[in-house]
Amino acid sequence: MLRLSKLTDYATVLLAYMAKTNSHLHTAVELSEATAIHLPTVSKVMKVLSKAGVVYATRGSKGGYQLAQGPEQITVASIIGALEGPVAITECSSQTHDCEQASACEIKGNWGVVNRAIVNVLESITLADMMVTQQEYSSAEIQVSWQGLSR
Amino acid sequence: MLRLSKLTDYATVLLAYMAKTNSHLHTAVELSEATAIHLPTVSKVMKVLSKAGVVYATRGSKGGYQLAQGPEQITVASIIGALEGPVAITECSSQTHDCEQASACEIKGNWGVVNRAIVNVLESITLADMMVTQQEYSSAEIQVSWQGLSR
DNA sequence: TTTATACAGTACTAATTTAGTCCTATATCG
DNA sequence: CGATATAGGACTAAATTAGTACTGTATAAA
Repeated sequence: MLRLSKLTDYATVLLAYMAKTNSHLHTAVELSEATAIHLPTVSKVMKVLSKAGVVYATRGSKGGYQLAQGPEQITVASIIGALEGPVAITECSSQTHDCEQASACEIKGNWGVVNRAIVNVLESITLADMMVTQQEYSSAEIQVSWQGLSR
Repeated sequence: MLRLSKLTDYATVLLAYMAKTNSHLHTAVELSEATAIHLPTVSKVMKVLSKAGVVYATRGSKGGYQLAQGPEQITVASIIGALEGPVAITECSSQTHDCEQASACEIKGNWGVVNRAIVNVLESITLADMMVTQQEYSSAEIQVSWQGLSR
């Protein structure tokens, strides 16, 4: 679990296709046909990506979508952020509200550290990284270190 | 989003309480009273943690739960794994099934890199780390680096 | 200026997932 | 044997997500 929504997954597929064929504007119909994602869903996803500024939209005849930045500049964090809002693995990690558990919940806020670590990872991986084929991945490396407390 | 279930959150609260008072076996009733989490819910969570081997359970009179390892050995990944199964941010990241998107989905498997990076983070943070109070956190540091491809 | 094209916004329904509760079974101590 | 405590499973209700549809707005070309 710790799962992303399907819409976020669709978004990466759509954006990856756009990145590969960057020469022209892509209509929702074209994207739907190219990715086999139903048109209403493509439309829903692209609207959200457009609102978030991940893609530019042009209306009217000859209109369509294009990437707002190069694939190297579009981070996984920004894609997730567009579709699902800020990453917050627990209610505590995001909200300013008072926890009902009150005094009993001494973990309060400590998920924040985990959350921040995950956000760091998501901000360091780009659409370009995700487009690399699986074989090439065998040589990819990720290093994560949690330094603990400097006490 | 990218949210954990409430049960996972409860689990950390319960485990943190157990870690602080490690001298004796904790019954579900005691844990419920100490954490203000309803007894049926405590019971549900502890059963799962026990099955996963995060805690030991002793039945019968004088029975109860105790941590299976020290707080420094219990990783956030193992807690999440117990309650929610293996971390898999998308269906593709875990399943062996064939994707319906088939050829169109060239992103297939590439979430795996993101997934692995997140698992690394979760395995590097322990229950002990999470128990530190918030103030002390200001001095905590996490470093994450994504090295990209070595081509 | 009208028509066709294409995105924008919003609302609604169905499906899925999660949370919470309860009941019965099994193990252990005294 | 009886009291205590966990194990396992089933069930209901709530919340979230997915998918669809409808109406509005902008643009280009005839």
